[in-house]
Amino acid sequence: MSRVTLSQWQMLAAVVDHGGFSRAAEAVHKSPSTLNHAVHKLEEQLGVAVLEPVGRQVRLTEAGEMLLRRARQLLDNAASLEDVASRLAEGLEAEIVLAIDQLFPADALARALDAFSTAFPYVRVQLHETVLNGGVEMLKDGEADLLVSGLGAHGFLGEPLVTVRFIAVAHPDHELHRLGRGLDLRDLEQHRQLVVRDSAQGRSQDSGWLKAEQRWTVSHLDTSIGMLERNLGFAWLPETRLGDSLAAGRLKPLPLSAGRVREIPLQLIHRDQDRSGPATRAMARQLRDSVRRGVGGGA
Amino acid sequence: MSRVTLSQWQMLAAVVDHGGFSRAAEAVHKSPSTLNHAVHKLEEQLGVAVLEPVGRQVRLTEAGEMLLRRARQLLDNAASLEDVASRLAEGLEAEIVLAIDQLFPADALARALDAFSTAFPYVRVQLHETVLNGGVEMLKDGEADLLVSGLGAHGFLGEPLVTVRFIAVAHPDHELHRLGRGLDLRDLEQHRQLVVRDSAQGRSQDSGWLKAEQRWTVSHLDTSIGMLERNLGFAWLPETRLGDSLAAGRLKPLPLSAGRVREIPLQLIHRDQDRSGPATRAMARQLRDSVRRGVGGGA
DNA sequence: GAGACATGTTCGATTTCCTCGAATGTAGTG
DNA sequence: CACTACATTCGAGGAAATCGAACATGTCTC
Repeated sequence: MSRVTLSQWQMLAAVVDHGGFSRAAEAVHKSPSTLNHAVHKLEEQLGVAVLEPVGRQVRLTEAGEMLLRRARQLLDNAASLEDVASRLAEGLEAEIVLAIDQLFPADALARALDAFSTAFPYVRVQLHETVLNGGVEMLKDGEADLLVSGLGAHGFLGEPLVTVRFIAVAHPDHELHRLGRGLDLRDLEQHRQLVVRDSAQGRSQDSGWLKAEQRWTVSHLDTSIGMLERNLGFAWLPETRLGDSLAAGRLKPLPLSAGRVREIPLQLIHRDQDRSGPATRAMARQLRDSVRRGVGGGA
Repeated sequence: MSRVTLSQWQMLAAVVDHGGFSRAAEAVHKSPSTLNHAVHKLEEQLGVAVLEPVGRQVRLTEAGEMLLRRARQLLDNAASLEDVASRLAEGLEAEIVLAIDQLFPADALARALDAFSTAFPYVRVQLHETVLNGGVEMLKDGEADLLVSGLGAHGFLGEPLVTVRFIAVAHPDHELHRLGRGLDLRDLEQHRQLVVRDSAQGRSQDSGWLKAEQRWTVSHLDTSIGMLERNLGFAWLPETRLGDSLAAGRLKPLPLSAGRVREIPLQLIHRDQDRSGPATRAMARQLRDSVRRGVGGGA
């Protein structure tokens, strides 16, 4: 099993690129005989002639041309690999873990992840879509590097990120709409409310601020929307998640006479602001930017 | 500029795969200290720890996991590269040059090329769509490895490949159709015939067997069809190229009272049957197979 | 066409660095 | 507390890369 060295391919490439052994030798800071030796050994190992003499020069053979083309890719990959390693050496994380509350606008999250992945293509992202204490728990247990949540975490410093506006919605045919009048909180208590389950393992706390008599609890906000569109109740939901459903008339805001909109400020919290690596910082920046752009352009 | 060797990555992979230095050492037929040295040098060169001690074993660090994943791809690519070289060493051509007469059914050619490219993904194909002596000329000048042509080449041995059936066609509104009767050759002579130009550089010879008074010569058969569909003349064309046009009614066979169909046997000719490499032979086989399948399935 | 030049090639000496076995250290195990 | 199994360190040996010098071969110039 003969093994050709990367530097052998490299030297072959140098000879071809610089047009000859002597010129290449200068460029690579080696002696011409070294290059000659390396290339000939390569040819011997492969059993294929890659260079052929033409006059007092050498040229690639047909086979050599083909092999070198692929070898260059190999060299690029190797260089890229070491480049990744060097960034890792500078403290770049191999993986970052995000705990993002489901309240956070999905399109802003998508934009942030997209921008991040182009800037840091080799950093894996673990995204946890959390609810309430679920995210806080992950942060406190050291399982998440970055948290976006509506709840503050004691002992952690957060910065305000974006404020999510909540509205109460239901299917257009829902009984609350059929009343045909302004509603107050007591009206809502009479009907089934859909709330999202706290994703924390330990002590958990319910989403939704109203003590509805009937209450269904689901794990994901999208599930909740799906059930609303099937007219299975009403719910308080972030405006940003309702764009399509409202526009298409599948859902309709409830006509509350007061307190129609509730606002929850989301915070961006680092596990350890000072010790966080460049990828975590970049992701935090992307999250900030994406909500800013989202406010400026979309809403 | 530190350069990590392929074998260093290889040794790291071995250590990880076999779960430890000593086990890996046996598998790779090296001493444990060799592996240790190689891995530690790698870590030093990259400035990143890839293995971490856990108990009396070692495990990949997060960074190591990420780097090794990419390194494995690199190793695969390197192995693949040498594999290609070994086939080249066995006589596999880096490139084959085909001279295929335009009469050859396009779908059969496409099938053959497709099958060939999966079997020999690294062999480049140069396809020349020739006419009459053009292909023969390429063969005799040593520019083509394989020829498919209706003309024989003196001094070369050919094998019958497929017989192409020619019919005379014109636009449905063409004057020849308006006559509303069986036609003989003298009728055809009165109208403009489209012929395809011989692609030979040297002595060339016209396609089309009739001495029409008016004659337009084009370079490609498809051009001819396009002009026919614009009712610019009539032409003798291979049946297989007319499928769509006839079915859609854009062209219509001329009602010749005799000699309605002309048949031209195409031959498959090697430049040098004995010295041809495996790729050329395989391509020849694919061409044979594809016309056989074409007859069985299509027509 | 003869010399000068530039280039690839071969050869032997030198040095680098890869490889190995023995010794050492350390964490689990009875 | 010995014992095992493993990683690790060290120094010696050797294989292989590197180099400079001599050689061969082709082009260019006069």
